Amino acid sequence: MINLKLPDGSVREVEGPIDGLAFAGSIAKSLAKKALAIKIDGKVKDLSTVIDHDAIVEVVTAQTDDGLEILRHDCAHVMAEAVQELFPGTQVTIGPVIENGFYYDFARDEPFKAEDLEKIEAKMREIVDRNEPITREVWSRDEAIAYFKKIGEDYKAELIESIPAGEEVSVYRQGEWLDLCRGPHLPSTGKLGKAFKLTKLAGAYWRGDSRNEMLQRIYGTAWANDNDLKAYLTMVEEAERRDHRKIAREMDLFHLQEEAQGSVFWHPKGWRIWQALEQYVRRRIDEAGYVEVRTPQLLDSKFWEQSGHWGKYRENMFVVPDEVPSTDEDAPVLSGKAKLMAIKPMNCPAHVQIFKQGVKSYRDLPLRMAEFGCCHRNEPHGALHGLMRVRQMTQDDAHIFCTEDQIKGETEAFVTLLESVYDDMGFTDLKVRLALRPEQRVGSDESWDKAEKALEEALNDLGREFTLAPGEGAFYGPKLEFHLKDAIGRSWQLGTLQLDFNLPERLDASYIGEDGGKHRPVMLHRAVLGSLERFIGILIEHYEGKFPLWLAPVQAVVATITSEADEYAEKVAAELRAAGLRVEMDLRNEKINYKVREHSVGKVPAILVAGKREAEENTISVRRLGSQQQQTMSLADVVKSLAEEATPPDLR
RNA sequence: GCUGUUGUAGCUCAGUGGUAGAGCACUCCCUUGGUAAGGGAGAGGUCGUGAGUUCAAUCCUCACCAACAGCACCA
Repeated sequence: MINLKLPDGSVREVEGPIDGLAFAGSIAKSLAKKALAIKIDGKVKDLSTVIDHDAIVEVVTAQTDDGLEILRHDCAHVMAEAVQELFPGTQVTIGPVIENGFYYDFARDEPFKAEDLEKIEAKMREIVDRNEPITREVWSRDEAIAYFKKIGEDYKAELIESIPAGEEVSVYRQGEWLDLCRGPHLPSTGKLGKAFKLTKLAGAYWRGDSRNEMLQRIYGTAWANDNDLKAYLTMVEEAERRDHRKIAREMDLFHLQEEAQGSVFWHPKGWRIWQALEQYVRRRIDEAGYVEVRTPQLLDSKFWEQSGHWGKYRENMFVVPDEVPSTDEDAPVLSGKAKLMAIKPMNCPAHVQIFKQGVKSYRDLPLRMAEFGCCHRNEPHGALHGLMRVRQMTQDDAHIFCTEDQIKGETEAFVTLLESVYDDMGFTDLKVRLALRPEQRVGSDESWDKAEKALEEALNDLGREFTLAPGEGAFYGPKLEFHLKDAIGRSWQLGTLQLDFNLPERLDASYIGEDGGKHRPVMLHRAVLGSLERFIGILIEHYEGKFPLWLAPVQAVVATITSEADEYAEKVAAELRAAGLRVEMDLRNEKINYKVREHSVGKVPAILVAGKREAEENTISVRRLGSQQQQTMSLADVVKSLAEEATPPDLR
């Protein structure tokens, strides 16, 4: 007798060993039909797995996350089979499940074309209709290597070669097709269904290393049923409408152009958002005990050599020779012999220079030095992306010089400040990562131990959830990263806190301690918004351009119905401006329908309509963005309520 | 930087081996209209750049540049 406990807590007795499918059938025939796999003691296994001991058992269907994952994994396999059937000679490599779908990387000399995706999809449907049985086999490692080498699957053979000698590997046979895979898998291709779609085609390096050859990656999405697939595709379409580059054009916020690639031309309306945000952060850090400074753009390259950036990041810096360019038409503009300066890619060495002016005492610590520092980084062309990845960026940067004892307190204060700021923006699904020592780094292992521990402790004390990211720290210290996703699900790092025991040493910063001796301060590099450019990009997508009043570039438009109300509209606008609101007037010779439409499309939060009636009664008709209705209110009330609503969250 | 795709009016996009078209936006005229596009007229393009093939190239070929997607990178 075997006792099997179900997720609902009930226990079923079965007579002897039973496989997953039979077990599902013993509960309900319909369940056997829907069963994709079986979860035994928390581990998902093939449906053919025999259960021979007491266990907690769950039948996995497409309605669960586990089931969807199997479905997507199988979809990748079916796609690989389809590709190899259609394009003989194509090698398979890896095909994992990702959020909402899967991909598979192929090696093939000729590139896949967009039209090929349809052909592959059609072939995939064919394979599903064939309902090929999928069976698991266990091979020895060496047997597997020999087999895949023989059939010309060099990448697969290489993958298996990295498995320790003597181990066994599992191979799944899917009809005629065969792939190395850990599994689990569906019992047959028919179970996959047809709620899948191949979405995009792209290059990807073999084993994620840019020194390796480039493979061709096909992305796809797969769901339990057609409705889910359709819902997902609709969601993606809607998300694309939130793209900050698109909304920025519609709202006239900024533009980018070839002649300054990666650097932003902020238009008046975009700059208003920037200003509202910068001034907000300035108030917040002021309150949190920071001092603001301003440091040079162009610095002698020796600072970057000392800081360690010159060696690792020189190729991403803009370097400028310190010489007078030649005015001789025939001579080269630059001699190539001059001393080099660099446009700063970060503010830290400059801040250390301020710290080093005069003698600092332990009484001066913690010293929180902030700068809305404009930095330039020569980012690779392929990395540039709207506001999210630019070459000229401004960070709400600060360096906290403190003692080791103060690290934890400062970290906690920073995280609290950051969360409060994000909260004011309405961001909720913040992901925190603790990035640990990379291979290439400076500083002793002891100082890294200390630094990593300090950050981890601070997070634990705050009770914050975070994930560890081994190997992803900065070269001078571990860092906390605060990530948010953009409209189409790409994750971006915004805020960060980096612990640094090294730079003060390298740039020789010191303070006099209580004991009268010289000590090294610790530096915390930190930014709440990260780059203002990126943060605004995320804000635009987050709000879909419909900013809360305090951030909206144009807070209200006064639109007239007839020219007889022009004078009154001027008065309304003047009163709103006097109350500190950003107001525009629309006195054009257009119908009110036209004006309402245009300002709605332009995402103006409040349209204030003035006609003859309003002018006579000293009222205004208010139509808020997103509403079909309007409300006539006295001018005084409108001014008061809009001014209140437009107050930044920290001043309320 | 790598792979692929794209590049035609300010924007969104048609189109052709014989020097280009629509809608919106823009300008002017008519219209003063009560909450998501009133009507009419006009102006606007070296078809990304350079070279090649051709009697003739926006279209074909090559190179370059840029944008987009993904990968790699992100102090």
